[in-house]
Amino acid sequence: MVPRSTRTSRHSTKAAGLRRWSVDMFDEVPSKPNFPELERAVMAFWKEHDVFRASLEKEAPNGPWVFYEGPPTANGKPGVHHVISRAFKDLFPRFKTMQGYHVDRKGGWDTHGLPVEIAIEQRLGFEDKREIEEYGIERFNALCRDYVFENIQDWNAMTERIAYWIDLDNPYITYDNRYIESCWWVFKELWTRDLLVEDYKTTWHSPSSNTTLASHEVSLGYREDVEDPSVYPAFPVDAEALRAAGITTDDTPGPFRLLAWTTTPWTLAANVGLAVQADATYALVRAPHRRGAGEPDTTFVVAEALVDATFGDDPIERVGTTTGAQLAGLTYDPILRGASDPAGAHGKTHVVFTDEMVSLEDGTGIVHVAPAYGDLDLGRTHGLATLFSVNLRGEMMPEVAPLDAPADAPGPYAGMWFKDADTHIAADLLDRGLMYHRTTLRHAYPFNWRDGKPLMNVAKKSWYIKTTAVKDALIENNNAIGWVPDNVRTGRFGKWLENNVDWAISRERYWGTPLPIWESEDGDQICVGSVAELEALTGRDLSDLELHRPYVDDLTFERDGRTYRRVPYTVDVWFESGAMPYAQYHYLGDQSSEAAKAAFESHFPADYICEAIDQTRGWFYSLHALGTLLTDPGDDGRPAGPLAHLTPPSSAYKNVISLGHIVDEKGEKMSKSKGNVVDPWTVLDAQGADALRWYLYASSPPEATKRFSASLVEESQRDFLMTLWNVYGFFTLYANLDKPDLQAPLSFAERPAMDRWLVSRVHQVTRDVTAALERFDATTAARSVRDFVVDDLSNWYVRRNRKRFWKSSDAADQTSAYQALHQALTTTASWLAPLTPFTAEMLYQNLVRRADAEAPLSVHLTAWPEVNEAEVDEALTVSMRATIRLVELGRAARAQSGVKIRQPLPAVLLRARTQEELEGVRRLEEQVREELNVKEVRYLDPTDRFVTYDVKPNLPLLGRRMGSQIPALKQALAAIDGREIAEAVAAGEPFTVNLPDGPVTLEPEAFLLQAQSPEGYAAEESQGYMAALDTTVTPELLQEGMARDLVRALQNARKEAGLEVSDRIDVRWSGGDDTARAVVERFGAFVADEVLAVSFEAASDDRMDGHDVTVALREDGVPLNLTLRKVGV
RNA sequence: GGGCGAUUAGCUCAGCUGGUUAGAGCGCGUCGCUGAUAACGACGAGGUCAGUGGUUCGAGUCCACUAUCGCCCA
Repeated sequence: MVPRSTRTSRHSTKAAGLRRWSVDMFDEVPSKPNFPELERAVMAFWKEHDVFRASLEKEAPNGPWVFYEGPPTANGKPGVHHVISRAFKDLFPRFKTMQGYHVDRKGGWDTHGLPVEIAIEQRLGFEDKREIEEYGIERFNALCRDYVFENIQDWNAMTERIAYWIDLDNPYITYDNRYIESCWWVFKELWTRDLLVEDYKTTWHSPSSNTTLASHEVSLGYREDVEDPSVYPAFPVDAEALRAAGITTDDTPGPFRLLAWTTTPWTLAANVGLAVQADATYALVRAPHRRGAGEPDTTFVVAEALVDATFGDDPIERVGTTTGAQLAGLTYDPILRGASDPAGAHGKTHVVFTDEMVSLEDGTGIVHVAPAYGDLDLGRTHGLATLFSVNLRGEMMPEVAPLDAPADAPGPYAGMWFKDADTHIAADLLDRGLMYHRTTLRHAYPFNWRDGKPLMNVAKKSWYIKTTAVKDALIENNNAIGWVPDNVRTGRFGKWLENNVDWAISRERYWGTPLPIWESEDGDQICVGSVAELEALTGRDLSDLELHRPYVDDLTFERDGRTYRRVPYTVDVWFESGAMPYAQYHYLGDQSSEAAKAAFESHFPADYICEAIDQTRGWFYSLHALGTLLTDPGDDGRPAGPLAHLTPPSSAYKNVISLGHIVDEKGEKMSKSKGNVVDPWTVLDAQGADALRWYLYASSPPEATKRFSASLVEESQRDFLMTLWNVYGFFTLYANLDKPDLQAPLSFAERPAMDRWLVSRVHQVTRDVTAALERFDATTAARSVRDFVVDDLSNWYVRRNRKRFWKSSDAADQTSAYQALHQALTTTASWLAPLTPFTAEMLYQNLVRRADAEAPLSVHLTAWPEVNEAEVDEALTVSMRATIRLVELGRAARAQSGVKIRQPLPAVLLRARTQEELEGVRRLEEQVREELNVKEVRYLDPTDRFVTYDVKPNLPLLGRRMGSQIPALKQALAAIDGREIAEAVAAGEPFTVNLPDGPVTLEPEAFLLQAQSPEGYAAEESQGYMAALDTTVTPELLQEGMARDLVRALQNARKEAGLEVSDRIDVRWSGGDDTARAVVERFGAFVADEVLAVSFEAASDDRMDGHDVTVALREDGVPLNLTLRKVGV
């Protein structure tokens, strides 16, 4: 494994020339490390040797592996939620680099957009975007440009501190001219293929500031419990038409009204259609023409389900029914006159049609449709005309008037604020018998978050990218993406793609990429794809042109006698970031420089990206959509995209991790306003970067919402990093004393089973970690490392093998132990390199580099560990697992018996699940003997007479086969003497059970045997395993137990006396009773050996100066006085 | 209002295609062990696996509905 195995292979011929490790082989490891300080030293080391660059320059036999940085905005201070995405972004490029790939990591910054503008507006005290124009776009944009890097220092510091290796010296910046020019190139490519079009779009428009609000601004301004009108306009419909449609008969009394419902009376003049549900029943109801007006005199059409809700206490009479489908196609009379479409578009007016979106939950089941004000798609789907009633300033248009008003005079509402007009319109319609009822309701409605004025849902001209043209490809390319978590592909992202609508990309803003479309007075449009093109059109040298407003706005040109001016829009920032694969290298298709072309082509598509889940419809989408559009092979009606010749149809990325959000300790979202944002530095300065990274990887799957607190980080640090650190410290402490030969060739097969087990585990974990990281599963990788280090390495291997390190009797055995532990630690360092790069480096520098100056400079320049299958022993793993399980049960049995561990016992009786397991345990029984402190290990044969058995059916095996017979089988088995079955099972023979339905013969595997605790033993059993202790304490064993008490007391005394672990001592004893003397006499040599005493003698009269300790070996005995002294003092 | 996800011990999380007694770590209590120990081991308290209904011999796991929370969209 790296670094071991690569070194042995690399240096095998000059092994003799290797520097012998001597004196202090390793730097001393502090037992109470200050991680932040140690990490800063590692940072300095990396910086000094430019290790990041070296990792990019090292050999990459596997070629490029592509990572895209999703650009953050450096305007605010980075928080913990920025750390998590950067930690995950960093992990996989490091891993792939170690695997021999070249992973360029170009940094990037998002610089444009509304949040930036809003921040500057607030600084300037603006409340309306008109103030920006008065202030001057040039000055305003200059402020924006400075603002976006206001906190760049904090970002860079955080990035470096958490060891996010990314090229920040040469990042892409979205406001850069070259970046913008690449965006223009993309636009031109789309335009040429008719994928960039202008059309109406429903927007939330703020009439008070005459601008469209971005969706998040709209959500900012939602208010609950807003009181609005709730009105029931009654549209007259011709009796003859109803009769012709078979809805009424000659006898049905009129007049007839289609009764609709709305909360926006100001849109009624824009009504062009009424929508009904096709399969719903509609009732014809006689009712007063107006709520409370007396006797029924009008026939209304209303959804049957809503009759009661609609008419309240009014006297009504049902005079017929019909269906939505029958109503469809009827025409009716408008109730107000509206303004026609200035663009001259036309379509159907005042028709009834069916649509799925009609709900029967509220209203009348007949929906008033005004395409200009919110129902654009509906209108388009059904071929309706568009009428208008209010202008963009929120003023009623003069055209709006009663039908009988003169056409050439302004209407009665002209110039009225649209919300004020509501009342007047409703009152007039009520008077004219064109409205059945007016009341109010409370609901949620959006307002301008700055001035509190209501918004209007308005259709506006907007530029679209026709993503719907490649909808199938969007879905298909998504299916090829590796999503973490997997369900996003078909879930959140897949659903989003299935409901794909064209991408509206124009914005009425200032600080952004200008939309490169120039328009003549008569509506001719030209899309410009590069600065060179613009130079050709204008005939000017534009090399110094700043590609922002207002400079590009000032550029006009003449063509065919017409003057072209740029349209006033900027571009959706998601478009810009989605264009980063092209723009980061200033790719311009055929017009690219050779360097740009090469850079782009070797970096598309990305192998890996990572951002938080909220990017699903943001960056994940924009990258995907542009990648799909540009690699689109085209079809009959659509030319191929410019990248189609380079690559098969593809998204811009192959794998993506979509992270959950970080919330505070209470599970609440972190936000500046709540003041619960955790500053990452509080954790970085206390626990350190690795502790934080480790917590983020290991605590929960990446997609989970993570509760965050410093104490959770600290807990995971104690659990894992400190445990690793202790093992590391243990190794260096003793290695510096023993100076083991870590290069000595050992025959694997001849090494102790414990060492073979550990080495085998190292390979297995390498396999697991590699597989996990290759499927982008950081959590499983981290947890595999954690389980290995804490359970296998620390709490089993080191625990069981301590003595081999500090009190060796066999040099070869000790060398093997040191090599095994060294290999485990150095390989752990390799696994950790992508996860916790600092700790990995610390271990590597000390354990590898300290001894081998020819080893690569940094762990991050080493190769990822390879699995040596020859050293994998699955059977040994199984045996050890069973052994550990049995030891655990034995410890529980010990505790239950009340006989302390220091007291040796004669025997433990073991039972495992299978004979193979038991054989495996037999080969490792020394571990059991030592750990449980017993003299003998015995094994239970299934036929042992004094054991009784519970027998249960093996359900996973029998369940499907026997089905409903299972309860009967359970019952039958409970009634049979388990021993009979046990004997059959032991003999490998089938056994026949009698069931009510007849006898059933079952193979041995069909039974699960559980040995009951034998009488007279302290036994624990679980899941087929059992450990039973013979608790007979003979006088001899009692003495031995006392000897161990003595050892323990002396070890304690050594510690208290402040001796080093390697110090030898002299020990004198005095006092004690007969029992004590007998123990000393019999076990003196054993005790002396255990405590590194060179002498252990009765005290002479002249007492030795030293450390005194008194031990009572039995409660009522005379205490033994002991004195110890370091030899040679 | 729609979509997606979550809900298992006081806290943080495991629990594979349904299968035998629902686990781990932290925290708490008791006992034990210890010359790697900011440790470790055993035991205990702590769970109606969010709720209801269904499928099944058998449901934490599958299905339906409900509740609460989060994200996205409206």
